Amino acid sequence: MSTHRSLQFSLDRSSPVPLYYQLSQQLEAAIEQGGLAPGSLLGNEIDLAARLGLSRPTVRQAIQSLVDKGLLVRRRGVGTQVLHSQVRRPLELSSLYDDLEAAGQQPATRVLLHTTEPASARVAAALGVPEGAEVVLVERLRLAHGEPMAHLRNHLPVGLLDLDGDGLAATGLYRLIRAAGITLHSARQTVGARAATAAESGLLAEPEGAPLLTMERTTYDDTGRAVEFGSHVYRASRYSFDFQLLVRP
Amino acid sequence: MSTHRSLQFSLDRSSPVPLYYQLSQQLEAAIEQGGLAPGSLLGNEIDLAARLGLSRPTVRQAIQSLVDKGLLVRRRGVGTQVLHSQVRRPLELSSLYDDLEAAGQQPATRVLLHTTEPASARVAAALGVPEGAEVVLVERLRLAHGEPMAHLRNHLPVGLLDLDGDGLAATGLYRLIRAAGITLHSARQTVGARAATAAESGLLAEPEGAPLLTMERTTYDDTGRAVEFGSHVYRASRYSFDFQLLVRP
DNA sequence: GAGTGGTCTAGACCACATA
DNA sequence: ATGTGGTCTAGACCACTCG
Repeated sequence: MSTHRSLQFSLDRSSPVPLYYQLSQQLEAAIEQGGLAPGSLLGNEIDLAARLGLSRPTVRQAIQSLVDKGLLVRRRGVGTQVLHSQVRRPLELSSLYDDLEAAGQQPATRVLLHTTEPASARVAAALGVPEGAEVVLVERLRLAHGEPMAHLRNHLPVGLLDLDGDGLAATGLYRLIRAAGITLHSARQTVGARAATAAESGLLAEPEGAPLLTMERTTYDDTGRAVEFGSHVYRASRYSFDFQLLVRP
Repeated sequence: MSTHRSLQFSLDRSSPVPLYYQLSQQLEAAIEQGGLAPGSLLGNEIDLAARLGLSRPTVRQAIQSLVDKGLLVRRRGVGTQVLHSQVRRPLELSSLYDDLEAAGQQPATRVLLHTTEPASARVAAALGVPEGAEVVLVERLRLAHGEPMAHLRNHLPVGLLDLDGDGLAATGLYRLIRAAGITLHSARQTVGARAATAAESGLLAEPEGAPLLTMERTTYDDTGRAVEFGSHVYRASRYSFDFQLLVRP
């Protein structure tokens, strides 16, 4: 017995958008908007394929992408079930700027420093360049609603992209990197905490010794080349990291 | 022109292990052990399939699983390339206990509290139970090399599993949950920082006001049911979160 | 133009869960 | 016993990259 025979999907075979993607988008929309109730079964793949005039592998590909997103669960012998919804915020490699903007926090950036310097041992190791080689250094203060939120310190290999001060002030670093045609692939992150130094307390308007959240991140492009190494400090009173993660099956 | 014609793979069709999985495991091993050099091309899928006596979809499935793991990159018109390796530590829903054990840190647990109490508004919201309903509360102190590392406070729905004190002292909570036949699916996490309270400073052997890392986590099983809500505090001087994340393509 | 991955088809048989 | 997803095949055509 299958469910949801009544759901309508419209597939456009003349569209350049793949059929499995059209279907997964419409399934996702149906889940988000409640057309497919949490806990309900999706109906078996063979019927669904027949009803849509698609082959089973194509339907499976659509379903699989939603399983990977954590929206559906498949059980052999049982069926495909809509997961009882939780907040869906996958862990993404987003920039603080975009996060703040999406939250309506009116982000702004003050560029404190934009120069080159010889790579320290740690920066050199992260970026995969020789120690002492010239690397770009950018230091920024990130504000939200005019209040300081974080102190951002980034090192980049020289020649990777042309950073201009206006771009840095107007948007996030990741957007500039992507705009330069670089495909980001992965990042290594370390999140910790420590007490604010005197200098940081002045920059971030926190008392000296106040707890700060720290993040170090090395970002790689799809050739495995290190693109950026960041050492960031956030006001713990104003910011926390918030994300969802899925268990690898 | 394809590369790596010489690589040997042995597939066992009589094994219950799927062929695509046998292949992906052997490919991964070849990558890890350097048999497939970073940056090198894998050779096209059709030849590989023919050479192995498999169909192309099966070979694609094997390759895709490694792309999802971040080990390979596919480019249309170019080929499949081994990524220049970085540390491979995907973000997993692992327990602190397992992490410490894997790092050779000799973890230990002191169970401070194991009882039930009425759910506060926040706990009730996280677990999806009515406010004031009885929930299990477990408080533990986690040690490494005999030194306190973290204070762990977990709430669970009653009746979900039978926690016994011995199990809690001997291993991590997640292992007990999985051992009870529960399939973990996802978690929502918030990581922040704050200053140690007087009580925490005593428990964790940190000065009062010292920076602490905090994590709140709600874990869900594969039916979408909340299984556990944790409020944990880590000594920032001793611990940081460390993970890798992949960009969603 | 040649070579690559991306998509799609129409079947088949198997393993597992449930009644 | 039935129904489900899991795996696998042997093709096909298309879109993209690069020389």
